[in-house]
Amino acid sequence: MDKQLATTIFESLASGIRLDVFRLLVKHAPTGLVAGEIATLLVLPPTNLSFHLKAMTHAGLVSVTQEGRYQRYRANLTVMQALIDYLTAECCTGSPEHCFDADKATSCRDTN
Amino acid sequence: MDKQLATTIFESLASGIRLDVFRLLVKHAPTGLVAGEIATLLVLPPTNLSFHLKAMTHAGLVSVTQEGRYQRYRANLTVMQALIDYLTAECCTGSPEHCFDADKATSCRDTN
DNA sequence: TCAATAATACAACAATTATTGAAATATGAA
DNA sequence: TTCATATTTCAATAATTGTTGTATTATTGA
Repeated sequence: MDKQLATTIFESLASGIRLDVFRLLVKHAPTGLVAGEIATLLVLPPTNLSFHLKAMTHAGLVSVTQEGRYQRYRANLTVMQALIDYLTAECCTGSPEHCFDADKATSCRDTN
Repeated sequence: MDKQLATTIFESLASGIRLDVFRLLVKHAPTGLVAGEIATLLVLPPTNLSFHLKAMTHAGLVSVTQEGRYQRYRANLTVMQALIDYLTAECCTGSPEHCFDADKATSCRDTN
């Protein structure tokens, strides 16, 4: 995970709509949802949802597969895990003791 | 950590400059740096840095204390940890097995 | 007190991102 | 083939965010 990718993912999460979409997809993992279902559940105009899904797909936060005329979106949980690892590494650098308690410090060291 | 706060923090991290500032402050934890040092190290006009520091302070990602005519900024590591916990919870919901390997799954369950 | 320094606030402008409706593309069903 | 449905693309516009120079506030040291 480099800085450029991290920034792109943070941009993806820095919108209430996109955060809602992601959480919805996590809730429906690993099945995912097709675009229309997301639009209905979140009460969004299809064009607007499409705009946000495109950004999230570009960031790698979600992946999409075609099912006939539907597009099924899934949360990309490994990317989220990589982001958490990146943040953990950022957070640990210099002063792990200020960020983690004892039992968590082990996994913290693992990421560096 | 509610959605609103998470979004605000993600906004804070969704800029190369602000991410640089945060990483720099983590590197200099727990001492922190005064604004002028940050501006010099990152080669930024003071007004621009001030703009970004204000956003980060508002998000709670950094804290600031006055030292005479200097303003010392420090990374707020507990907020970063809370963000990591939030993401972990988001990521785990519904399908921890797709996100974590066995030994990490323990701390995953802890956050729910 | 006065001059110099540190930092922020303000204002103007540039650049980016978000939203919406209409049109286009593509698939499935009649 | 023709119609209806699902989704995206495009274009116009709205809204937000970022950058810069100047002015202001506050503090230190002479």
